[in-house]
Amino acid sequence: MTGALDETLTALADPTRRMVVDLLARGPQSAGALATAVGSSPPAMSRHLRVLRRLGLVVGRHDEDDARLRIYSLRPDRLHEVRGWLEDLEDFWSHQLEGFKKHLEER
Amino acid sequence: MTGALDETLTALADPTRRMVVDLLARGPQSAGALATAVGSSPPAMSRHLRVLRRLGLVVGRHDEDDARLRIYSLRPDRLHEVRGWLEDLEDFWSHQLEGFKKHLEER
DNA sequence: ACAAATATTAACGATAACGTTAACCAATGT
DNA sequence: ACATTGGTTAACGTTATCGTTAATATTTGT
Repeated sequence: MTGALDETLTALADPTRRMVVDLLARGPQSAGALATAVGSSPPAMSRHLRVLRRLGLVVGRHDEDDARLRIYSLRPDRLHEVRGWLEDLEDFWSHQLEGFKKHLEER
Repeated sequence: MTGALDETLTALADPTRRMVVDLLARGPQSAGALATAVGSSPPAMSRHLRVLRRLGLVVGRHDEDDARLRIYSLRPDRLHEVRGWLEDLEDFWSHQLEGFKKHLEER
């Protein structure tokens, strides 16, 4: 569905959320660690994580040793979706360039 | 600069603007043609094009035959930038997977 | 010169996003 | 039991975004 891309890109448009994604790409972290890492208040971080969770960009599990901690991990599916869209675009772009090249050759 | 990604993703988060980008990837078009193609009013389309222009995603030139028409074309530089960011992310992701794999092997 | 077409800008209102403070819940530790 | 820690939710105000209608160039055609 095309709606998924909308929301994914909206999620990634926010600088704080993109920082979170960057951090989680390097490995899972707790919500609090993410908050301090990006300099955000716990409530604000929780909101951002809820957005990312709703869109399927991250998952949050309870830590086995300390169930208070909620460990978040990245799920790359949506990111692949965005990259796929970009690659499709660039395919069309290259075709457009070929047409332009052919147009020049015909003069 | 990291600020460029912010604005580019914000621009692409809007469904109408993403339709415009999709259309322009297939070839240049006038502002009016884009408006009717996506079912948007001329002022709304003009606003969207101004956003895309400001961020360097498109360029608008005057048509040679009819100077009233403003022909817009796609500039793929910013899109490449987004794709580069995604690819970097996926690189980190794959390293994370390798680490996890190694972790499993050690048990 | 005048009218129509193309596109942009201005001003307005409605809607949604974001952060902050306060309140709340669940789990841990003493 | 009680206080503390980690995280989320609620309520509030601020700010930004988007679309619409009206007004403003600029170019084309008669």
